[in-house]
Amino acid sequence: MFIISLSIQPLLTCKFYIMGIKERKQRERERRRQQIIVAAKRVFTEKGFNRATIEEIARNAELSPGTLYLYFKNKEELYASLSLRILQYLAIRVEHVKNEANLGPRDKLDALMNAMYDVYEFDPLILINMFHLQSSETLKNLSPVLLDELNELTRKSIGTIAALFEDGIKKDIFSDQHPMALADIFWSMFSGVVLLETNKHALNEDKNFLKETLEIAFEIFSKGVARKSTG
Amino acid sequence: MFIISLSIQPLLTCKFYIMGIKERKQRERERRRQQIIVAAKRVFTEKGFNRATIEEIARNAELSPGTLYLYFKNKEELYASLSLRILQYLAIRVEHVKNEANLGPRDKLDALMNAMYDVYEFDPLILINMFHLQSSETLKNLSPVLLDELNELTRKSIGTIAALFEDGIKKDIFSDQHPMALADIFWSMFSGVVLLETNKHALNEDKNFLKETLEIAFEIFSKGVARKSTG
Amino acid sequence: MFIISLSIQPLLTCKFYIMGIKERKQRERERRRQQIIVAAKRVFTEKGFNRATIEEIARNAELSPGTLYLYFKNKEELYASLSLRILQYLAIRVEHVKNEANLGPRDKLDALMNAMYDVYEFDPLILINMFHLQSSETLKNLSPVLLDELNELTRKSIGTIAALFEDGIKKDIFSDQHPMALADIFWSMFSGVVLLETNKHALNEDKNFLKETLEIAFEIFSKGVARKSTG
Amino acid sequence: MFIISLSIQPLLTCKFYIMGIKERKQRERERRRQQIIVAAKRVFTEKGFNRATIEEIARNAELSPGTLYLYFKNKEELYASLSLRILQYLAIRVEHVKNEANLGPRDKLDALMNAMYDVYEFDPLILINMFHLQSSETLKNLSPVLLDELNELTRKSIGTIAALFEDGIKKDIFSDQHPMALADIFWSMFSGVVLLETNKHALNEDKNFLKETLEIAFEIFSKGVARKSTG
DNA sequence: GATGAATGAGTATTCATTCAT
DNA sequence: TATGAATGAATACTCATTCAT
Repeated sequence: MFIISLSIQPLLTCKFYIMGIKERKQRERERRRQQIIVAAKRVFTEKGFNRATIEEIARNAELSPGTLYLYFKNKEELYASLSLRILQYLAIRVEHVKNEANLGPRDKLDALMNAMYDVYEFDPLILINMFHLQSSETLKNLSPVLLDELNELTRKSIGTIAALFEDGIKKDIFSDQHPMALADIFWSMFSGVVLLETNKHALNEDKNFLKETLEIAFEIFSKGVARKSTG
Repeated sequence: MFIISLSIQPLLTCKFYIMGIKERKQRERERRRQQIIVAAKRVFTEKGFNRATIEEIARNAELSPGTLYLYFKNKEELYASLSLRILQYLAIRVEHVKNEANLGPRDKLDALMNAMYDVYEFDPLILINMFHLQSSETLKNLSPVLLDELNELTRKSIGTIAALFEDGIKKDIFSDQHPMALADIFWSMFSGVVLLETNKHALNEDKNFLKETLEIAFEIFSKGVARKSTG
Repeated sequence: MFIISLSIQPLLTCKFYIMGIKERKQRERERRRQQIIVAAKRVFTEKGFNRATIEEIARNAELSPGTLYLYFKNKEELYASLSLRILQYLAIRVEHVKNEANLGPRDKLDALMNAMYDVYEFDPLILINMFHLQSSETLKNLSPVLLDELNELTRKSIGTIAALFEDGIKKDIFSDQHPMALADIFWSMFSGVVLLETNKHALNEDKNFLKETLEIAFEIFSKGVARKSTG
Repeated sequence: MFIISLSIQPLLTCKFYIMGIKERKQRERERRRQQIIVAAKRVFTEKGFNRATIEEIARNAELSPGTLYLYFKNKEELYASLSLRILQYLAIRVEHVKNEANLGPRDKLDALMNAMYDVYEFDPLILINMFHLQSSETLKNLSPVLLDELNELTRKSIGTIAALFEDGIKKDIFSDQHPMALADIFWSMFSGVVLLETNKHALNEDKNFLKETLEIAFEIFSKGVARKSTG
């Protein structure tokens, strides 16, 4: 038994040791990715896509330009990966709202609004980047894989929102419209207001009225989709 | 008579001739501008801002690259001038709606929706271009003069819309919100839906549901801003 | 008649004027091409294909890098165009030999040898470049058009040589072998010797024995293809 | 005895053991080198020198890029070492022909031709690589040591061939030319034909006529160097 | 005004090579 | 020895813009 344990232990140790190395490398790799993403965010946000250079991003990440290409296929994918990240966060938040068992459709709509605003506050610049990306020529140059991922996530979020509306319609709380259209409109209104207000803010250096405007927008939407009889 | 005409005519002719030349030159100049704008629209729409080249636009306009610079300061201003044009048209249409004396606020809101959809149909590509521009890094590189013009026109249109809401609120037809916020939201919803649906269409090659979605969006908005008691 | 001449002259003048401009531009363009080719030859010869940079070639040609791309599609085509030039010259010389009516096949073979050596002396570096190119990976990256031109010219020259052998075989002066094979061998021997001797010269800084070696080679070939009975 | 063996054996064992290790390591090392060379051949042949990457060669050899640098100083030396190998084989074959005591000069010339064609068949790709290398800019970047080795081997082979001719000339079988020149020409013809035919084959996807052409070439050469009286 | 040839600054990307582990 | 992540120098090519004609 002792001998057996002797002969087995090394293997186990070895196994765990190797796993430990792999894990550590994995974590190291993820850390680098984040390093790059953080730097990319800074530079893309400040300069925009065209005027941001890989070299500057690399300098910001305290890495060499070549290293960036070990983690991202090219400049465009690096740009898009920023969106991917916020989109994932958004999808999770939206999913959470959907799963809140003890909330009715209307409360869920409120929660959804809050969730989306949270996402904005969590990382406003990236969210705006994402909306830019969604309506951009860059989109055409992305690798199909990444493009699919972006589409998938967007569709998933909007789909979840649509499910929420569907539930509300069934329960006679929301007016009888195509749920997918409602979700699209909800999403559009959010992105439209975010872009317009951010833009106004950038140009006029006014106080940013985004929060207030969003609240009114959501209120209007909320009233607008409510069954009249319920109003 | 022949001789007289010979002696008088030249003077007259000369005067008119010169005026004619100026006018003709003016008209010629305007014709050239349009030629360029039409070509630019084609190329920018097909290739996007970055991948469109001045040379290709020039070739499309059957002019030389150098000539374009006699009419537009640079590539960015050429791009922006497309937006300027549609924005002017939009401002006019919005103004018209406002001036329809025999329409009440709610009917005016309907007319406004139709007007905006008209603008979309009049030149969808440019309208989309314009929304892209509004949320883009290109904006930062425009000459202050052009930027001012763009802002002025946008503000004017949104301002007119706000006036329309203000009137409705005074008459207790619309709920009591800040008119400017309502106008922003109305505008945002329109642009948001246009961008999202166009984008979906471009990526999925689906049927374009823009019209249907816009109609639902406007309906929701319309209900949403209506005074409850009236609902 | 006077009036007619009045109405025609301007057209003619105009026509000639335009042709003059066109011609001048054409000549100007050709001059630039030569400027670039001369510079390219210098730099490619000194540094080899990889280590030669477009910038250095441009500097040598006293032009800007961008200008080179108005005349040549890319670095590789510029490189290949050097070969094209010498190949054209070679084709002409070979053709001349073939057309010498008052020379018999054996004299023509002698004349051919002299012609090929002339071509070598006319521009040894480029001829060597050409042989390098013929056996190189660069070849795979050329545009089909240029590649075709190169092949066409090579084939043409070797074909003319083959015709010469065919004539000699018919007249029972050369031994009965496939003329195309003879032409290939003649060509191969020439290029093989040129490359080997140049290479030896480059590495050992010996005296260049190319001329002597080529003479012996041609003599051997000459004997080798002669009908035995004649020998 | 047991004890003695215990006390002695370890020393012996140790000695032999160490030698065994050294040998094993030596053999292991050689195995690795071959692994790399085989992979390099594959990749260089498929992609050419420039487009082949160290990483791909390493992947092919199932080693890491860094490891390659433990066996070869750099990419160029790795490339050249392929030539070295075939050149060594060629030198051996040529030497064998020379040492065939019971063959006359003419038969040796035949045997030489066969030997060289054997070498081609043994590894056509590498032989072609070698001829490319011989006439290339890469040559200039090799370490003096390797360059010397390449030159030495080439010189040795050509020298042996020259000796063969010298013998034939002495015996009045070959015409009285400088033996070294004859050897150069023999070598050049071989390489010239191999390159031309391979190239034609690569470009036109014709049947490869190399063997037939080489036979004719050797026949011509054979006749060409024979004493006339003998012819 | 119109031309279009020339400019040359600007940059993403590659890949041989190194070196800490 | 072997690894392979990181490096960073090096460069072909583009294209908005200018200006002599």
